[in-house]
Amino acid sequence: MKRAELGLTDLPYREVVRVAVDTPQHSGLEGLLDYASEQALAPGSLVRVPLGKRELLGIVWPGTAEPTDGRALRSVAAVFDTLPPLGAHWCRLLDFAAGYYQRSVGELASAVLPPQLRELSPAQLAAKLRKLARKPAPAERPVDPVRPALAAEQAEAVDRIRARLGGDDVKPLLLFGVTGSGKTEVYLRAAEAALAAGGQVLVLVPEINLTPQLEARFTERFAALLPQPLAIVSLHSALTPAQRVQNWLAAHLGTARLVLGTRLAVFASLPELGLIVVDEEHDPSYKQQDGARYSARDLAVWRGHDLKIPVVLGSATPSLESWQHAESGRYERLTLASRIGGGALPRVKLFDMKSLPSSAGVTTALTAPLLAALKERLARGEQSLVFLNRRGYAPVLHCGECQWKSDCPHCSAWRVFHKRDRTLRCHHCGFTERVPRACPNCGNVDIAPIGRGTERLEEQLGEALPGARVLRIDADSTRRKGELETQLKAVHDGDVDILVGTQMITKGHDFRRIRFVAAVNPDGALFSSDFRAPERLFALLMQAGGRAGREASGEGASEMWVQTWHRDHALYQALARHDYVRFASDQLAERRSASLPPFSHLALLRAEARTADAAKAFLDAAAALVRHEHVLVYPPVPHAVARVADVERMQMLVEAGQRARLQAMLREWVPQLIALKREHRAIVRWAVDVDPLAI
DNA sequence: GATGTGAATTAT
DNA sequence: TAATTCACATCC
Repeated sequence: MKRAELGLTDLPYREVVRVAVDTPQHSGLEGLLDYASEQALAPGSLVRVPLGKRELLGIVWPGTAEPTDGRALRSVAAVFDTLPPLGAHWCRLLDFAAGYYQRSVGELASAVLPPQLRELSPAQLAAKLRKLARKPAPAERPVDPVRPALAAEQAEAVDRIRARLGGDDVKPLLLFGVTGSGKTEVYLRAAEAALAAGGQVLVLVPEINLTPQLEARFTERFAALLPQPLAIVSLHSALTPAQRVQNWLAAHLGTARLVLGTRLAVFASLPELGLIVVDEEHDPSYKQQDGARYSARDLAVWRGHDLKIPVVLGSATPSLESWQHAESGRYERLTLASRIGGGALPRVKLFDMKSLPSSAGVTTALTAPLLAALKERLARGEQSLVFLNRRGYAPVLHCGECQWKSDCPHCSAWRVFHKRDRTLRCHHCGFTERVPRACPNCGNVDIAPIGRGTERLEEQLGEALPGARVLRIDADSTRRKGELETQLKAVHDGDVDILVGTQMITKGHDFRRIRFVAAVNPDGALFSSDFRAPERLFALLMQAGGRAGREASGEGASEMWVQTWHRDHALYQALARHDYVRFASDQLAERRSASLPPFSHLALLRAEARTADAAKAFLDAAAALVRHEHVLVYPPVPHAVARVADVERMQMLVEAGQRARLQAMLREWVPQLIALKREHRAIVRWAVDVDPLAI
């Protein structure tokens, strides 16, 4: 093939540029490739470059190109010269995140830029930019909103955040406020101050479901202050590709002053960023669980530090990492201890399952006293919420004759019985079959569901309380677009008496009419092998409880009912007193003595293969490479669900006392692992998870 | 990961 | 003899 066809140039080119392109980790390329260019290109410029037979989006990267060792360079194919280059801060963010989470810059960049941007030609992008500039302003000027008066604690918090704007003091702020204490109003006032100072504001939320209501709140408040089109935009993966590019561009160009989004929004290009808010900072959703496994909360803190701008982390139940930082003085703590309007937190009733008569035999989730409590609320016309973190009708079917259970042929897990559509469904690989009429093993017709999920709870509630209007909200009931909104509206309108649901309903939604919340079977997480399980359970129950009685009116206190076999457990005792501080200090003491995070730093090497032996052999070989004295490598263990879709999963934990030591080790290790995989003929897929959440 | 190469294996 | 599979090398 001729050199010209390959894109090789015989012309004397003036410049050599270093370009970040999406080269997968396992390719062995480092993601920064050198290209010839006729003109000098500013770092951060978007370009299209040839790679093999393909042409990819690339970003001109800061730093100098390597000597070419006599090889001819291919030329940059096109330059997006109508787009301002990505800023130095954004490039630093990507450099840091790529290094910290052990991915190439190019791979990370292509994962966090709007997907459609990768497909566009410079001419198409230029057209989009022209369209953006022509967006008409709204016809009438919105009225100035009424701002509620601040409680003393809120005012104090706002003052402290405001004092940081434009300052050099880069301490992150931990806004520790019980549900209903008015954290959102603090965000709004802090945003107002940052906007007035000419900064852009980034607000992160854990879930896509929560963006519409928060966006509505911010739009209502700032529509008058920011009447320009696209001054307030959201950024999350449920947007259409075109919306996502448009909103991303608006942020990048500085048109958008307020950007609201999920974890991927932490990578938004915001040239005038002045404030970051991370709402519900403890939420596990901030950790990306595949590809580049970044923590959006931690990267938000990094951005704040790099730019010397305030970062506000808000939560009623902060992550123990953040809480420890507040204790040690690395973060400044702002406390909102009381609910606005003086509403009381729900009274917590720990119902002892051991107090039930044992003659009943099979235990039921709907105990008689719980039903009585629900009836009482029903009679008073109050709404109740029953929380069970397990969807489906029953987690497993069982044959009493031959002991057959509805296991998944492809996974080491049970298939869940879904009664509505008469199926057995594996929640791990999706394998679905019609539920058999008789035991597939011995033909016995007497096969029975064991345990219960939300679907069964919904059914039993309907039977036990015939007059009650029961609604279930979980991932199954909201599969179709718009269904969640419809169902939430029914709850808000008072068309529902009893709401049944998974953790989906515990997050954020402001159910003003609910006065009674019951957690039917939360014990499972108490004795989990995952050291973070208690932290998650506590946050979940506090959040569920927070759904009750946000409106402080009328007689009869709101109540949270927790059914447990371990009512003396410290977690429940702290929950009963709404005592997060006590819970956190207990947990931190345990973590310290076991040298677990935040008192140590972890990474997880995950390996997947057709056989467990192959995965284990890879991990053993990987462990043998480690020479670092200050890094502890644990033996490989199977994943909690060892086999999914006929793939065996093993993992190996790596621990170090200091972050820097772990990072130094990973920097050497990961390139060795790439080489190791080439030696290993067996098909092993692997990934490093830095700061893993679930182990 | 995407793409291309050559050789080995299988189908017709 | 064509078609398909697969091991493996390269990508700036």
